[in-house]
Amino acid sequence: MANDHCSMCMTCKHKMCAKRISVFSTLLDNEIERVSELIVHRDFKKGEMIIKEGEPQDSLIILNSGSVKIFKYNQDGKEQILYIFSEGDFFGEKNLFQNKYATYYAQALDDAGICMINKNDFNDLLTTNPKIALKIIEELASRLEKLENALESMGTKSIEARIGTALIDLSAKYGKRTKRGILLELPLSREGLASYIGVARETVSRKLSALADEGIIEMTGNKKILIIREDEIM
Amino acid sequence: MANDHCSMCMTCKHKMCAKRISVFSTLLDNEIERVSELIVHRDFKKGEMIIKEGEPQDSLIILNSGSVKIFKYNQDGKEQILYIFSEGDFFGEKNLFQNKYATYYAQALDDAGICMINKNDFNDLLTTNPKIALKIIEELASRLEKLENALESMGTKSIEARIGTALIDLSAKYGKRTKRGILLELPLSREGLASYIGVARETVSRKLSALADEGIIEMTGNKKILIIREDEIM
DNA sequence: CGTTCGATTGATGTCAGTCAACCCGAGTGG
DNA sequence: CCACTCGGGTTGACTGACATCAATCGAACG
Repeated sequence: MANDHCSMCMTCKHKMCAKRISVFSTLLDNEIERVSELIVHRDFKKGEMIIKEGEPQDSLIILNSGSVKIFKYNQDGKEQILYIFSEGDFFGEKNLFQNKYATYYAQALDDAGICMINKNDFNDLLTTNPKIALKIIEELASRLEKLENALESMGTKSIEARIGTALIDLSAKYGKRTKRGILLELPLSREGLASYIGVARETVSRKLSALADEGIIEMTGNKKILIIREDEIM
Repeated sequence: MANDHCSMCMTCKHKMCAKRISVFSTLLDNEIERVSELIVHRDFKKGEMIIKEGEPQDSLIILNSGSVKIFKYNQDGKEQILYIFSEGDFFGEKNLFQNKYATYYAQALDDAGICMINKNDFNDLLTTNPKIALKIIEELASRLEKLENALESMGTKSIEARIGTALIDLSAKYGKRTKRGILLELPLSREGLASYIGVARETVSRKLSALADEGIIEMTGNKKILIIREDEIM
């Protein structure tokens, strides 16, 4: 019975993983169970690379715990962060259809647990459960909209506004509402923030200080920012 | 019989529209016909707005002929172009699922014919034809990849490189391969190019002149650019 | 031939990047 | 317990690139 117990554990761990992600939220319990059997679980330590640009990749990856940054390097070796993902987010969906190779790097920002589901298995799932496809389209569309907004910021907004937008953005996942404003626990260093926004790290320092001087934010410790006046930040 | 003839024409016009777009490419002829019946056709003159940010919008729009620019305004009234679409492209897909209002402007760059398909009709179509969903996911994923690359450029690449990337990008749709290189017929003015790339229009002029001096491109008339050495442009 | 609109060119100002110094807290080791 | 180091963060001075403003050009069109 030891074996049974063990497999139960495994299954339960996986089931949680599948239930957590909104893509599967329309499925019935027995369907979730079927999905769970297709899932492989892996753990990564803080700083470990989950995928590397150019490496073969043919699984959808669902983030079960922890945070992950998705980024690319440019010619000069400078990095540009595209997304910060946390619990319940998925990535690698491009590789399910077209690319055989990863188009970016994914690195664990802290200890992270992921669930992987194989390309073919997932495609089967899609054709038998059209609702999953709808969910994915929805998620992709919302990511597109986010990127569109980011692009608009990049092209036309001032650096100050871009930093503000980034802070608000991160608040959605890493912020807690308090009486005095949103308390944001940054998952990134200044360096990281800089390459998320696409500026030099010194500039981030300067602008954050400026925002603090104006009383719009308050910095308590390097990675904690209290956003006092949300509306004035963007 | 005059009526019959007329409706035949209409149907045939619509069918072309549906056949043209890759999203429907997996459908059988009789299915295409069903789709055709759901489609409404409209024509726009050069410069006309097809959709405006903030206005209610609940149709998928397929571009049948002509070119369309998708853009947003920022606070200062500067515009940022997000996409240049041409024959066979579709847009407005976000509104089929979540937003009830358009998140950007769409303007005809020249006389354009579009096909519209209603939200509910389209959703029905999706659930009965899961393959369409797959096609859409594919298309959205590739748009995401494009935007990701654009964002990377914006954040880290030099202006010169970004102009180069934009030219190559536009070449895919508006360029013709010749013996001497790619002949690109720009659908945009300098102003337009500038807001596509996210710089001042004078800067575009200067950089293009510089590229011409180096012999990398050749300008013949304001809207014709011959890209001689593709590899050196980015 | 004049008008108009887009494109180019030139002069100037500004802002973010770069380089460098310095600060500060956390380890580390004597 | 203190000195030292190390990494991340901040601050200042300088530079260079792009935006801005302004003048000019030039092609299209009446």
